[in-house]
Amino acid sequence: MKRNSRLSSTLHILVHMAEKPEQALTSEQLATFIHTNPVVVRRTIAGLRDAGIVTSSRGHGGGWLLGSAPESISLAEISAALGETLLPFSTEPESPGCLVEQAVIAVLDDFRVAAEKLLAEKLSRITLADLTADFRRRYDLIGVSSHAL
Amino acid sequence: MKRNSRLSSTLHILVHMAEKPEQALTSEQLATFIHTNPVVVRRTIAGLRDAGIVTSSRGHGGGWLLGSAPESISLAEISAALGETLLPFSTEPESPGCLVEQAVIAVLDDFRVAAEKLLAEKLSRITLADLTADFRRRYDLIGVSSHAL
DNA sequence: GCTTCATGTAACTTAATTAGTTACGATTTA
DNA sequence: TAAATCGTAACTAATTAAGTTACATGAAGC
Repeated sequence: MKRNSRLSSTLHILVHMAEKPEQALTSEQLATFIHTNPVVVRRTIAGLRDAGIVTSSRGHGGGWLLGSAPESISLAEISAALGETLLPFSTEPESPGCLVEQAVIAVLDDFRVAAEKLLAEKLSRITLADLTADFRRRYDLIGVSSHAL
Repeated sequence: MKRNSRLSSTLHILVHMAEKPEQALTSEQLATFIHTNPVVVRRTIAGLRDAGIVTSSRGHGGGWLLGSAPESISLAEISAALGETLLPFSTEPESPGCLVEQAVIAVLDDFRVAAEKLLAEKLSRITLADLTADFRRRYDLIGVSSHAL
């Protein structure tokens, strides 16, 4: 798992889970999908559990399951549960009292708030189900082309 | 200069430059504004020079000047010249051949492209002149309130 | 010309962040 | 009770970005 790929790695995991809705997948299994190790998986998706997006169970036969239907899980929720910042730049004051900085931060903050709202709206319109549908489309295409060969 | 504050630090510098349009400011002076050192300033705004947003001159009386009027310099250009990514997440494949990953990346990439376009449009509508105007508003307010005391 | 002031830039050091790893306790099932 | 699994703390390693030092280059003033 590379840096800055938490969102895509997590989506990768979640689509796999959506494809096996009845089967609890272990951290170990999920880890192999994204080429990392089980502890990193648990740590990464701990926030999703807190948000109810997934559930986990311990012991024999335990593992991870989606907490609700893929249609009802949006990328906005997932991103928020991961604690990802949508915009990467900071607007923390570093020179308290400097009016120039205050002006810069005010303008930048307005932009940031508006942009985050916009992005969250866009992300809320994409669900896990959209991703699984896209996956199946690709899967079927491969099937067809293999058949055609 | 903190991490992830390159955009706000650079804007801070540029507003100071816009307030002294006739006077070349040295890296040393600019560095004090954002509490860092001259080399970091040069490195940070080197991209702005390449983009024509600022000019630099060496030797006695040298330093940095805006390359054009504050009204014609947008935050979109500045951000681009800094090489800042507007969206922080990666969509690089890590499991070539995995259809699930391909689906995730395709959807995420569509989102990223659309979002970057949107953000760039919003940023292109904010100019350095807007920032200096905001600064002057704050400055005048302080003046008035000091006077009133 | 020589000195001074400034940028340009390479090379190195330091600090911060995040992924990866190890270890072990807690919980569940068989 | 044994095996499987998550939860989590603590540590290590890798990566990135800022900070620093050093020096070459170029411009201005004397």
